[in-house]
Amino acid sequence: MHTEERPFDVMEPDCPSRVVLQRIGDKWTPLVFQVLKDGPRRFSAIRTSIQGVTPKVLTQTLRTLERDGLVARTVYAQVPPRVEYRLTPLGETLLGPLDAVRIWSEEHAGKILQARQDYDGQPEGQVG
Amino acid sequence: MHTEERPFDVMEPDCPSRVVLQRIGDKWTPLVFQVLKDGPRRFSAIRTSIQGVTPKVLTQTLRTLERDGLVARTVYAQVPPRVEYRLTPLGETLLGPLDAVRIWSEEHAGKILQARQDYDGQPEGQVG
DNA sequence: GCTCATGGTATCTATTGGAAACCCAGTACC
DNA sequence: GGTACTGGGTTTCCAATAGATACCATGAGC
Repeated sequence: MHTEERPFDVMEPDCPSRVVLQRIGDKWTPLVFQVLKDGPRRFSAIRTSIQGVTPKVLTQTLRTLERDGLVARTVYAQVPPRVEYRLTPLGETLLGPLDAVRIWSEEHAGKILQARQDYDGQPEGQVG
Repeated sequence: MHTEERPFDVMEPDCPSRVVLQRIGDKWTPLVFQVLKDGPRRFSAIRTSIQGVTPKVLTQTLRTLERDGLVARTVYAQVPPRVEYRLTPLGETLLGPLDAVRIWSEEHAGKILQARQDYDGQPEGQVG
């Protein structure tokens, strides 16, 4: 992709890109992407992989991602029901950026935990 | 940095890296980083740059970033008060990943808006 | 006609986010 | 010497969101 025109700017409060940024930066989205990265998964499989997410919230997350064209939902008419979720081509383009943030988190979690411990009882930086 | 051992895994529900991931993926953090990227800024300057954030929430966001060692807060003892926020070295290492997500948002906001419009009245993908 | 599995909803409560008003210290002005 | 202004917040109150828990519909198999 050559240098594309980007008319959107997250610093503009009414810019749609800000809405998009806050949506993809929500609590469960990066984890859903992490699960779907390796191929289609069923609802219960996603739920099991991401421990701690309740079905209500997972449904909400997946519905939003579907509406935004990042995830596709396929219902197979069989019993018991079978519903598969997979990344769309658009969703796959988001894997790189989300992975960068995930890897950063895993690499620096230790330093942040350390900073939190150091923070207690620390005097404020004061100058002047 | 060579290939460092990464003992943290965001898919583990109790792993600190998940907490970190969800913290840096919160609503205002990427925008704060975007403002501080170019150097130290005062509270009111940050608030003006990021339109739409209330002082209470901006304070909460900055305090958390400070506690996590990503942002440094300096109080100058003068009147009217003067408080500067700047990225720490650790915070600067997060600029790259956050920029990747921001740029993705700005590049693909149009496609997501389109998907939202197409979503209305769309029949479900159903296979049998 | 009881049970199981799947993919969810419904209901209620706890936590978080946001809007609006207020506060404090010192300094400049009148 | 009273008043207003300034910066960096805090307080209070209310709305929106997240989470826990229970429940539901369908049809197959027993």
